[in-house]
Amino acid sequence: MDEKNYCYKYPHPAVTTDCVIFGFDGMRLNVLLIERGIEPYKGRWAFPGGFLNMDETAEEGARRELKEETNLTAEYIEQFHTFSDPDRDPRERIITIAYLALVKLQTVEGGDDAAKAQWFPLDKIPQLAFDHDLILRKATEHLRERIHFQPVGFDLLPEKFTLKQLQMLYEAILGVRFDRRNFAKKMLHSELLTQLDETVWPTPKREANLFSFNKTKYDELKQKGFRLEF
Amino acid sequence: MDEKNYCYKYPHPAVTTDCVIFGFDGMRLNVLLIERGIEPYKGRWAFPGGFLNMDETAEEGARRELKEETNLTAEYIEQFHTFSDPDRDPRERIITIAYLALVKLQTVEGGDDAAKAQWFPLDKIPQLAFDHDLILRKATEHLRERIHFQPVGFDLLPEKFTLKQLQMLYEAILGVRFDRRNFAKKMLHSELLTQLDETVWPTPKREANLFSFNKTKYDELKQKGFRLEF
DNA sequence: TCAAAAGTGTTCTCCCTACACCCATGG
DNA sequence: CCATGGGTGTAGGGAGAACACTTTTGA
Repeated sequence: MDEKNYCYKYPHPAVTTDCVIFGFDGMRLNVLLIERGIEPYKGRWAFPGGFLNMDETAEEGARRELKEETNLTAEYIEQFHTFSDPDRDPRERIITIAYLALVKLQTVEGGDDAAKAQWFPLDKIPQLAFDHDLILRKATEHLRERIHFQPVGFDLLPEKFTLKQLQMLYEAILGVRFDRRNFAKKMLHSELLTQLDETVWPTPKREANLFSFNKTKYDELKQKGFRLEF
Repeated sequence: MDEKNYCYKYPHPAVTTDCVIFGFDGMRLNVLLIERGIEPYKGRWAFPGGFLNMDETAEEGARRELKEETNLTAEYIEQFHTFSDPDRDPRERIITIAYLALVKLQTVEGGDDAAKAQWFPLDKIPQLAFDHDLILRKATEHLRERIHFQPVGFDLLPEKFTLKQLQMLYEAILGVRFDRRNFAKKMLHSELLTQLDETVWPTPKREANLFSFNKTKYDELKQKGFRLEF
C-alpha cells in the first residue's frame, strides 16, 4: 500500500492546481477558503485545489477541484500564474498552477468532501497555508489588471443589478472611489448595459433601476477593438 | 543506464520551461528559435528551454536554459502561461511553464550547445515543434497587453535610439500605425525619454536626435500610479 | 532642384472631471 | 418636514487626432 509504482529516470515534481475564487457580497470582495483537514497546515485555511490527473489539462483539473470541493460553478476562470518555489510544500516538491475564478456569490457554498468552506472579505483573510498569501496577492493584482481590458466585473454580479452595485464592485476591485454621476454616465455610454423595465428597492428610500450586462454588444465591441478605461 | 530511480506513489508529469525571446531589428519583431537536434521533432524549430531542476524555481530554470542555449541575457523576463495539454509531447506527459524574454537584438547569438539558433521575423516563422505555435500566439498577445501598462518596449531597443525606431517598435508590437507628430509629442510629453546631445544618421538624408529611456522618471511615475496609453 | 527624412505647432473634438439640483420615500 | 438615496445636466480643461510647412542633405 505504500508502494511507489510510478518511476522515472529523472526526478519529477508533483503538480497541483489551486483556485482563487472571488465573490462579491454587494459591499466587498470576498474569497472562498477551505479549512484543511489534514497535515501539513491542518486547521489552516487554503484555496481549493489538488493534484492534477494525468489525463486532464490544468484548466480541467482546476474546474474539477472547484466542483468537488465547493460545488460552485465559475462564471469565469483563468490561469494567472504558476508557483514553483522548491520549498513551497514541506512534503515534496509541488508546483501549482493557479487559477482565478469569479462566481456569483449568492450561489450556495459547501463542498462534497464536507470540508468547511467559507467566504472571507479581502481585508479579513486569516492566516493561510503554504504560500497561499503570495498566491492571493498575485491573484488580486491580476484581477485588477484584467478589469481594465475585460468587463469581468459582471461575472461577479447577479444577472440583474443596480448601478450602485456595479460601482461598488469596481471600487472594491480597484481600490478607488468614483463620482456617482460620472460613473453612471460612462457605464451607460459604453453601451455594455441593458436597462431593464424592472426596479428594486435596495434601500427603504427609493427604488432603483435594474440593469443587465449586454454580452452581445460586448462581443461586438471587442471585435472592433475597444478598451473600457478606468 | 536505463534505470528509473525516481519513484512516486502517484504519477508525476515532467516539467520544463520554455522561453519566447523577442528581439527588434529596427523594422520588425523577431523571435529566437533553435533547431532541434534530436527526436521528437528533430530538425524542426523550437523555443529554447528544458527540464526544470529540482532545486530551482521556474524563473531560475528559464534563465539558466536561456543562458545555456543562447548565451543571451534578457533585459526583461516574465512568466506568461503554463501549457498542460496531456498530449503536447509524444514522449511522456510534459507540462511547460512558458516565459517571455526581451533582449536587445544586436547582442550576439549562438549557444554553448552549438545548437543552431536563429532570429525569425514574426511573419516568417517556420513550422514549429510541439505546441510551440500556440505558445508563440499566447506570447505575442501577452506582450501586446503588457505594453499598455509597462514601457517594456525600451528593453527591446539599444540604449540610444531615435524616435523613429521607437515608433516602429510600438507599431510592430501593436500592429497599428501612428501619426509621426502625435507619437513624438506623446512620448516627449510622458517624460520617459531623455534627449541626448548626440545625433545619428539613420538615413543618408538627415541626422536624427538620439534618446535614452529615463528609468528614474519611470519608477517615479509608476509610484504615483500612471499608465501610458496606446 | 527634387525627393526623402526629421523637426515642429495649431485646431478641433471628445471625454473625463468637478460640481448641484430635483425627486421619491420612510420615519 | 427632513434625512437619505437615486436620478440627471452642465461648464471647463486636457489629451488625442487630424493635419502642413520648413529644413537638411544626397542624388
